[in-house]
Amino acid sequence: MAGVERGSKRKQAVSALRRDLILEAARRVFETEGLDGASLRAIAAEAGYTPAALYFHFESKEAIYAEMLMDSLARLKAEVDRAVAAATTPPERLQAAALAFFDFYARHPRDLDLGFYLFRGGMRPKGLGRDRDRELNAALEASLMPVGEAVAAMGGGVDNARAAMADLFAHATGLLLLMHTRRIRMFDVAPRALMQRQVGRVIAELEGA
Amino acid sequence: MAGVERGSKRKQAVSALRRDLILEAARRVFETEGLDGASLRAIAAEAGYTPAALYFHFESKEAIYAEMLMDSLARLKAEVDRAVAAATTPPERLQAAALAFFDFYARHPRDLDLGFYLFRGGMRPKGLGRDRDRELNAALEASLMPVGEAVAAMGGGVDNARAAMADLFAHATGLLLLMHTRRIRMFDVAPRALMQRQVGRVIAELEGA
DNA sequence: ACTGCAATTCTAACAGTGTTAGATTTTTCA
DNA sequence: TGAAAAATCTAACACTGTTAGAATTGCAGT
Repeated sequence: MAGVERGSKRKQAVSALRRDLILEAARRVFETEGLDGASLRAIAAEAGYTPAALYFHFESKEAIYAEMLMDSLARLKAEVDRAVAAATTPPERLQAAALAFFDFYARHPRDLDLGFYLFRGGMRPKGLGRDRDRELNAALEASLMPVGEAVAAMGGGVDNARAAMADLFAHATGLLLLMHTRRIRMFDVAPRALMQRQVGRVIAELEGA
Repeated sequence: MAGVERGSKRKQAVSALRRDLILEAARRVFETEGLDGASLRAIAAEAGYTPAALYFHFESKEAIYAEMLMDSLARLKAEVDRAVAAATTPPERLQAAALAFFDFYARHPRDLDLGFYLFRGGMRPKGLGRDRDRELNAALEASLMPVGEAVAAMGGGVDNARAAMADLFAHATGLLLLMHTRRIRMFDVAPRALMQRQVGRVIAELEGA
C-alpha cells in the first residue's frame, strides 16, 4: 500500500512536470505569436509533441488557456497587492489598487487578449467546465478585493464596496478595450487620465458621504 | 454609350439585389444562431448558394459582417437620435443620448457580439481593409456625437466634449461587457444604475465648472 | 532479467472553418 | 443566333480542434 502510494505520487509528480513543460511551451508561443498563433498544433510543436498527445494532459485547448489565465491573474494580483502595500491611507490604497489594475493590462495587452477571450459571452459546451470558470472568476475577484477593502476601511458599507469595485472595474475594462483596439484615437484623449479622474470621483463621493 | 450606361446600371442594381439577398440571409442566420453559427457556409446555405458564390459579391466573410455592423450602427444612431430629440435641455439630451446607447446594446446583445468581434485588437491582414474600418469607426462616432454636442451646448469646450464622449463610451462598454459575460453577478449590482450615476457625475462636473 | 501492465505518445482520420482556381452555367447584348 | 460577360458550381487547399485505436515507453513484481 505504502509503496503503491509512493509510486503513485512519483508518477503524479512526473505527470505534473509534463504538464508544466507543455504550459511553458504554450506561454512561449502565446507571448511571441499572440493568441491567434497559439493554436493547439503550434503549442504541441513547440513542446515537441504531437497534437493528440496534449489531450492526455489537458482536456481541451481552452483548458490550457485557462491555466495560462490563472497564472496571469496571479501576477495581476501580486502587482495590485504590492501597490496597495506601498500605500498608507485607505483612499491611497483605493487609488493604488485601481491604477495598478489598469496599468497591469496597459503594460501587458496579451494578458488582456487572454482575459477577453476566456471571459466571453456565449461559451461553447466544450469549453471550460463550470468549476474552471468559477475558479477564474474567483481569481479575478481576488485581484479586485483591495478596492472593496479600502472602501470598507473608509466607512462605506458592503453595497458601496461592491458598487465601487464594479464601477472601477467596468471603467478600467472599457478604457483598456478602447486603447487595445486603438479606437481611443477617435477621442484624442489620454486614457490613464480618465482612469485617474474616475478613481478621484469614487473617492470624493465616499469622503463626501 | 447611353445604352451601355443604362445596361450597366441595371446590372449593378440586380447585383445589389443579390447582395441584399445574401445580407438578409446572413442577418437571419446571425439572429437565430448567433455569431458562432453564422459561418460562411451557413450563410451560403440559407441564401441558397454555394460557399464560393459569396466571394463574387463580397471579398470576405468579415466584409459581410461589416455590412451587418453598419446596419446595426445605423439602427443605434437612429435610436440615440430619437431619444435626444425627445429631450429639451442640453443636460437632458446628454443623459438621453448616453442611456439610449446603453439601452440599445442591453436590449440587443447580438449587436454587441458583432461590435466586439469587428472592433477588436489585432485584426488579421485578410480582414477588412483600412477604408471599411474607418467607415465603421465613423458610424460609431456618429452615434456618439449627440453626447459631444450636448456638452458643447453646455459651454464645455471641445476637450471636455471629447473627454465626456470617451468617458461615457468606456463606462458603457465596460458595463455592457460585464453584463454580457454574466460576470456582473460577482458584484451583485444593477448595471443600469451605475450607468445613470456615471451620467450624473459627468453632468454635475460640467455644470459645476 | 523478464514479463505484464499501465502510462504515455503517435498515426490517421473526422468534421469543421475560410478561401481560391478553374470549369460551367446562365444572362445579357448586338 | 452567336459572342461576350456575369454569375455560379465543383473541387480542392490549408488550417482548426478533436477523437479512436494502435504502438511505444517505462515502471513493478516475480
